[in-house]
Amino acid sequence: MAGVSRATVSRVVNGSPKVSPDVRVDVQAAIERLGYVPNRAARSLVTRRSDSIAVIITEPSGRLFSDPFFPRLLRGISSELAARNRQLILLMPGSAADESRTADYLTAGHVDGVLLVSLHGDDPLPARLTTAGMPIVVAGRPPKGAKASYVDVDNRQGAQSAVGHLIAGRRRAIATISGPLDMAPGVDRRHGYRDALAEAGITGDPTLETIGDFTQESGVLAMKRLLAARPDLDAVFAASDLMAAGALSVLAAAGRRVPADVAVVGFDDSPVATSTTPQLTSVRQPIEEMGHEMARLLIDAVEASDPVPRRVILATELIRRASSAGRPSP
Amino acid sequence: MAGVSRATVSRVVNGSPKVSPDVRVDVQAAIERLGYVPNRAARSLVTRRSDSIAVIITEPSGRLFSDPFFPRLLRGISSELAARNRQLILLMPGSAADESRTADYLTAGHVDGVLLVSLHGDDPLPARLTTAGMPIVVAGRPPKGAKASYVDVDNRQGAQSAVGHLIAGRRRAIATISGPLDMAPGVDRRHGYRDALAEAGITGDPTLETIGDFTQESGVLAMKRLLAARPDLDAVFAASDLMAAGALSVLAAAGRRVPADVAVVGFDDSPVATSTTPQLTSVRQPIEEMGHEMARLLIDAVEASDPVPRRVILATELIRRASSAGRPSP
DNA sequence: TATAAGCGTGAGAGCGCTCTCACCAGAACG
DNA sequence: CGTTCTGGTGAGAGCGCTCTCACGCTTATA
Repeated sequence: MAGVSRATVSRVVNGSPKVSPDVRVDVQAAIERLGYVPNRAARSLVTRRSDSIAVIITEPSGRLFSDPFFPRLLRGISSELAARNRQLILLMPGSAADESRTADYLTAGHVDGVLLVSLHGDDPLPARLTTAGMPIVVAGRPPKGAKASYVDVDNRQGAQSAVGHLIAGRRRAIATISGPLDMAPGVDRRHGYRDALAEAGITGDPTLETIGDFTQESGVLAMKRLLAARPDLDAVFAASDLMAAGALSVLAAAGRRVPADVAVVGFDDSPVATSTTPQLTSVRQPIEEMGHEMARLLIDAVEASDPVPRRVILATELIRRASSAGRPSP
Repeated sequence: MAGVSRATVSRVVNGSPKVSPDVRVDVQAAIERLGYVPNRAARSLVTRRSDSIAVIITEPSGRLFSDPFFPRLLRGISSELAARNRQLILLMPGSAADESRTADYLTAGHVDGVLLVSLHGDDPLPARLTTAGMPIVVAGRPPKGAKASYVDVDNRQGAQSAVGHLIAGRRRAIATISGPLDMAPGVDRRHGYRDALAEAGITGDPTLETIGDFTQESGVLAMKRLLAARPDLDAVFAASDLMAAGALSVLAAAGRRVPADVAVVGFDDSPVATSTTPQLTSVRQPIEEMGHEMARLLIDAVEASDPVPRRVILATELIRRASSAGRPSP
């Protein structure tokens, strides 16, 4: 229709600079008129790229089903991939056998790169993929310090600002309910807690530190332990909103007023933060942004074919609500 | 390596019956030894099928970020598709413009079929896809009674069993907090509520019926209205766990004991059901199962190329917890 | 024994695209 | 005026697979 060869059409479609402007216009008009859409299969047959990115979510249950993290992350990834004309292929292996099949699938060249969400420390998948030459990007700092590219939020800085906020509100006996210490966010958030205390010249105290597993139930148990050990505490920094919610219920049952007697701060700024009484001050993570960055990093890696691991750390934001209102000046 | 032609290998790979058993064994051995994996692009180039299924999630925010529904549904879909060797392509259009591009993409033949999640009543997408001859399956009964295939849970029966359970527990002044009446689950669950009352010979009473929007806040408001209008009520059936949780907080503030004075039942059996005090009796939906059925229905439709709309209604299960313990016999 | 039928197999075309290579103007140079 | 260069274009191969068709062998039927 445009009176040119297939080769020239191909050049126009792929944005080659070696096409004269008038021909380009003619071809684009014809494309428009015909409603022509390139056949993805034929293209990837010859280019040996699929223009597809796999997202692997390996989470047996737990957080996947109680936390809006995954939908939001997927949304961020999805919008970036759509903008870059890549397909998002979602894989949720449900068992170890599945996971092995997944690895076979991925290394068979059906995708150009892989995004890994919620890696557990001993997962063999990243190493297997990297060995096979498949570019990968991981959500969150990999526990083993693997040399894969990753995107993470600044858990340490976020925790530090939360605890700094408590200190600014004239709290001194500040307890923390950490996450598991075999997970990067657990460790990092506890570091941030200690940083803030050190910066204010407050000496750390092991009796003010306890550990949960990010769930509400663990928050309940941890808060009971803390109250028993340190009835004088006047603030709690919990490493998740769910644990903070558990702590709130224990404090209420113990007759402590929040925030008058005890201030509470959570982490994640999840929906639960606004449904507690009082509403929770919490550290908000830029989750969509994290998805964007992961997709961007991965596509860059695919195109560069230069496997230099890169990392992106995103800033958090403290959302102030009633649970941590400061004490009046003495 | 097996000493046969490509044609025969193709027959073995695709399970054609016209291959002698010994040749088949030889070829399979060779495939195993070589680690041969068929090239998806080449295959779909000639078969004109992509072996890919798109999942479209159009949910501006709200439920997507506060309800574990989506991850669980995706998991169900994913496992079924993986078992049937189909790729899951996830699309989350974030804007109306996105949605238009999505429709173009889908009708361009990149996928064999489409699963639609969380349709809003006026969404033009299903009609557009159906017109283009694309098989679709919708999650939940489409509001407009569109003639698309869909999978839904038996909201009506679920609500009926919940209210029946309250009646069996010697409750008589049973209120309900419905969902929005422009959504199928809102309507259906209210129907179930009325069915149960009718079956027990209890006359319905408009002052016992109120409406929310599935959120916790709306549950709070609705419960306040109910208490004001009918202080004598002795049970509440809420069409979502979040609304039930809101109702619980209002009842507690009003000094009503649950379940002694007022029994409460929710719907969804979401994580929040076990984090309230007392824990919520709730209607569990087989969400993974729903994903399975959606995928199965769609693949059948793709293979049959016979566009007869089908529907699957899945049974619910009442999970009994403390919030609805029956009264002792008089 | 001749013919027909059936079954397993191989040859070869072709799916829609990209990309290399050759080609042909016209411009620049000696 | 001839030669070299250059930018734009077309011809054609080939990516890896499936599928139709023809073929040859074995077995049933006349």
